[in-house]
Amino acid sequence: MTPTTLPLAPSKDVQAGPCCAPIAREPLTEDDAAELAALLKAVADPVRLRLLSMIGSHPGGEACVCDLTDVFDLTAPTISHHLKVLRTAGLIGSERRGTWVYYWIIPAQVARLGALFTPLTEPTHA
Amino acid sequence: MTPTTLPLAPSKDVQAGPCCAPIAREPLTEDDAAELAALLKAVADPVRLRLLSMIGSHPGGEACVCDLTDVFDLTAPTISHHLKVLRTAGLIGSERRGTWVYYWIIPAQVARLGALFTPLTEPTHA
DNA sequence: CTATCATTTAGACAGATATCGAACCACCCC
DNA sequence: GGGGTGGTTCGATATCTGTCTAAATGATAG
Repeated sequence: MTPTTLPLAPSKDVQAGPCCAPIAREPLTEDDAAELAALLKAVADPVRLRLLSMIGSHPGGEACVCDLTDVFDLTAPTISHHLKVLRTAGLIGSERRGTWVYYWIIPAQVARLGALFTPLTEPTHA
Repeated sequence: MTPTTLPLAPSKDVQAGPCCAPIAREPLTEDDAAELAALLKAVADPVRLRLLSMIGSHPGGEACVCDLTDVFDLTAPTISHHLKVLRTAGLIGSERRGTWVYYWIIPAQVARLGALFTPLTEPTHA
């Protein structure tokens, strides 16, 4: 067999200590995988990713739909559809206040995504 | 679906402290969003999520294809397809050693996903 | 050379997804 | 109340995606 020395050695020291993100620590069950995949699908779209970041970074932590629509070359129904996907996934909340509808990020759900892929030690830190 | 229920917490003080994951700190550019969405799409599938976790949690940090196929009710070409998607996204590497082909996780790319959604401070906490 | 493991290709098909236009609903203002 | 504006929902369509079968290819061990 003469293993040609393990090919790993990614020159990253990520696997020192506690080792690895949760996704790499133990096999996901079928159910967990299905649920997480649904959550990930909600963010696996350029428009929704931008919507999420625009909402999150908007002054006050929330954004009116009217702030969002103009940025995209998409019709209002399409934006509405994407917002609904994010809301259904539990990533954002919404409320109508008078004429306008406001959206905000639900940090716990976003953090859930992060935790999946983030090593227990320090993340990027640059 | 009318948003009849008010959000439990006032949406305005959701951000206390250093605030937020990168995704919520500033609006993503169109290009960044497209690139990240492509990466996310690679993991936004139950089978690929399980493959990733099975590879990552396998003893030695790598898994032979033969270890993976039996777990799923899928044909070999389909598994091969999913592995290719993960490899193309840069999330896993592969090498043939003798008869078998081995796969391993590329931690840096996985961590990139995590960093997107992970707050600089504490993660979800529950 | 033959058998095995894995990938690739091609074609096919069902289901999901992104998008649009039009209809609809909720609210404010006169 | 009536009218206008902001958003959502509905219905239709075109594309994308996951999966299969079947067959071909490549690489390796015996």
